[in-house]
Amino acid sequence: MKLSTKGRYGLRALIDLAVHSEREPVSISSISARQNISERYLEQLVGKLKRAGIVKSVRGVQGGYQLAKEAEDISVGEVLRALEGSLEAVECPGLKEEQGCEEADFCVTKYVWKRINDSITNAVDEITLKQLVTESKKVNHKMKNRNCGG
Amino acid sequence: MKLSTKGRYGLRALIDLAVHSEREPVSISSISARQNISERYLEQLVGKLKRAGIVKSVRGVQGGYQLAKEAEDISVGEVLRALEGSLEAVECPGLKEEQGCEEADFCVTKYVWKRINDSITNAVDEITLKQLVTESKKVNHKMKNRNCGG
DNA sequence: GAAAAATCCTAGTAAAATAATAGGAATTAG
DNA sequence: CTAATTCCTATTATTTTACTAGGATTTTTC
Repeated sequence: MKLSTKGRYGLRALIDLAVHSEREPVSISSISARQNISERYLEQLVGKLKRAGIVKSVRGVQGGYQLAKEAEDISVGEVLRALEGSLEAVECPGLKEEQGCEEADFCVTKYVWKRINDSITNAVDEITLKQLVTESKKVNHKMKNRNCGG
Repeated sequence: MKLSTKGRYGLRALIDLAVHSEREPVSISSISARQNISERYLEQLVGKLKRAGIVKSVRGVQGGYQLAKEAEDISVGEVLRALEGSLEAVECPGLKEEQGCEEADFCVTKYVWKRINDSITNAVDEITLKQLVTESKKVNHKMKNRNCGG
């Protein structure tokens, strides 16, 4: 029941990227240096963000990445799902009305799984990248950007 | 970010146990037969519930398990934590006031991790075993106890 | 008191998932 | 042309999960 390094590093990296790419694209190597995450691993994580339409890339010398849309239009949920795949703590076919497992009507635990899943979804979907960037800038008046929890 | 079979099977097993142990203790082998979970694996899961003070055991022939307290006094959170260990999606030292990692004051992602953790905790702690047992009995008027999602 | 039904305890192991590492092709500014 | 960069895919080491297994202990029943 843990968020993997994909989600933890990836969100950190994206905040760093958002903060530093306002004027020009920011490279994997510079995020790697600031955040102390392997370049090669970061490449994969940012690749997922790109495929999800959260960041866009510029290839070649002085290339790098920038947000593909406004930070206020990017939810943390969207980011974590891009990085981790589904955030559902339990994937129970009975939770999806259309199909449903044969036993769904008689399944009691599904109410628990649904509440857990919904609570996670609500929590992450109501935070925007913009909020984190704003918070990050506040904090960076005091110190270079650092993060814990991954 | 998935709940493991420990939590999924274990909660199913505990509901089954609660429903069937009102008069006399219920054995691992009977839960195993009804829920179609390996006896040997169930043994381990129920052992965790016992060590957590959720169920109590009676050894020897005609022995088995019963709830150690009222079903309404057992929260799903307590059960899942006994089975899975901490339910925190991210274990960040910065979230625990006392110690905190050196960088906690400058850590932006911790707000996200805290909200995810709190939302999971709230969701599971407000459901009681009693509610699930009641629901289960309703459903079992129609059919033998069955469960999905694990 | 022997047999059977049960819990209890610990160790081992196969499979899956995670967390990287690695190699190299393609693109583009200077 | 060269260097800096993204892009794509494979491989591998480590960790975690999900069991399986063996056998000791307790207690009822005959």
